[in-house]
Amino acid sequence: MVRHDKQNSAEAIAAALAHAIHEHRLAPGSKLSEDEVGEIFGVSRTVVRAALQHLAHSRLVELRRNHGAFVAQPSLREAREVFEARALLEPRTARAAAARMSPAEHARLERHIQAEHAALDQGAAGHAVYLSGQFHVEIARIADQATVAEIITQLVARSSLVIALYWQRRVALCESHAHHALLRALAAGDGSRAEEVMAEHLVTLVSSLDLRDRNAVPTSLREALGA
Amino acid sequence: MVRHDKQNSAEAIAAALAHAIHEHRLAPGSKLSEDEVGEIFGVSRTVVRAALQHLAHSRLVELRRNHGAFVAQPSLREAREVFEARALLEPRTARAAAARMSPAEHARLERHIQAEHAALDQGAAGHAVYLSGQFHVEIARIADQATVAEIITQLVARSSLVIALYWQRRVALCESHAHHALLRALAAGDGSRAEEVMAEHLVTLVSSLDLRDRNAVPTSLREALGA
DNA sequence: TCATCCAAGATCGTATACAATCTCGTGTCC
DNA sequence: GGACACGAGATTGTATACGATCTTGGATGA
Repeated sequence: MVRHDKQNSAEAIAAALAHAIHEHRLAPGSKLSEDEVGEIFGVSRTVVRAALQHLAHSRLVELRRNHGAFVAQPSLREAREVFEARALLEPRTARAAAARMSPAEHARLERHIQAEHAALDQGAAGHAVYLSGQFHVEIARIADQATVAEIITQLVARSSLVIALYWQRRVALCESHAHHALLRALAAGDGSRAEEVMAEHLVTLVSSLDLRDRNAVPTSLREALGA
Repeated sequence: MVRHDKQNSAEAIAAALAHAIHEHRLAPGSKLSEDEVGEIFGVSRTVVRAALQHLAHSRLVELRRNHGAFVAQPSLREAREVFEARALLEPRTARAAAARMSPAEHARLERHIQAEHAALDQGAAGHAVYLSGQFHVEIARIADQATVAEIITQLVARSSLVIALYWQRRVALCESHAHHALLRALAAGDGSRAEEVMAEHLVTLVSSLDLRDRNAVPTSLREALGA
């Protein structure tokens, strides 16, 4: 974790932590001690606190007063809501993207999909999940809607936590097909089709999660035993 | 500004500042010096910084390195994007709200509209703008979508800044009619109508702003002269 | 007179110190 | 033996101190 820009270190630390969470290297519920994080990055708690507050605002970590920061554990309800919000935003954003996509952007998305495949082949599942999310963010950027793109960025990050918690192992990671279909529709400038494919893709994604109303996943032994 | 809970003071300060911005008591571009704010609220800069960072994350204030915090001044482009994002989210949220609204919530919205009228009659235009925004937030809450409601809360706050910057004085504040129509549709449980009214209402709102591509509103003399 | 440079002041960026709060183990009392 | 209370340790919450960076005003020279 070499990162000694010394410029905007708080932001850099937040980004590094977010990336680790995104790639499932930091599991939901993990404790993020200020001292520990500060030592790792070589800065004082002041900077770490700023980074953690930033992440808390994005709902990637949860701050408990006098208890510290923990990687967030979205509830079932929150999990559903995140995808419902995405279902409101992304299909029509994909439609807008179809009307604007340039050849350069097409190539960029193409490379993105290839990277996803490569990550999967190498067994880097976490990285594949990250890239898969970034694909959605890229589409929002192509739509040239910075504000919506920001919101989607945040929702995608939270989705990554949801996937870490509620993914059903028995369902295969079949997203590459959907992303390919999306790319085709975008390349053809077919906004209606892009909107439709995106909507369907999100439904498929949700249905591959186990969001039934079982008891919540236990945070720790203590919470599991109902303290 | 008496506010000495001493519990979560950073959050309280952020809320107080956000409210002042929302009601147009703090104009876009105003400087928020850490020392000054800290003195007003009786806390150290540490706490003020946390509050300002929170507001920066919500895009209500802009942090310039080594220059301090300023009430944000959304660009024309950002102004348009905020309302485009709202147009994606709010109509379908209103539809969901229509399917769920209880009598108690109906009464609550009714009182809300009355408060808006009262504020306008008393010439408290800032407060009226605030209440008008909260009406939208309430609808998202009724839809029982906490995540979407949060996003809308943020977009509404930013809208308030946009209104402060781009409102055309010559257009009357004719929102009460739209809000009444919305309430009727919601009360009747007519989701389609609620969705339609909300979409139209947002279009009307945008068209009452002056978002033509004139030169950006000057931030300061320096920026106005192209430094 | 004008441009340039430099120093003083102001403001933010970060580190450190201390206070407040919580956790958890230990001891005591019933 | 079990329950309760208390205190040591650990962790976060806040204040303060110092360093870095930017602005501003005046002095200096051509």
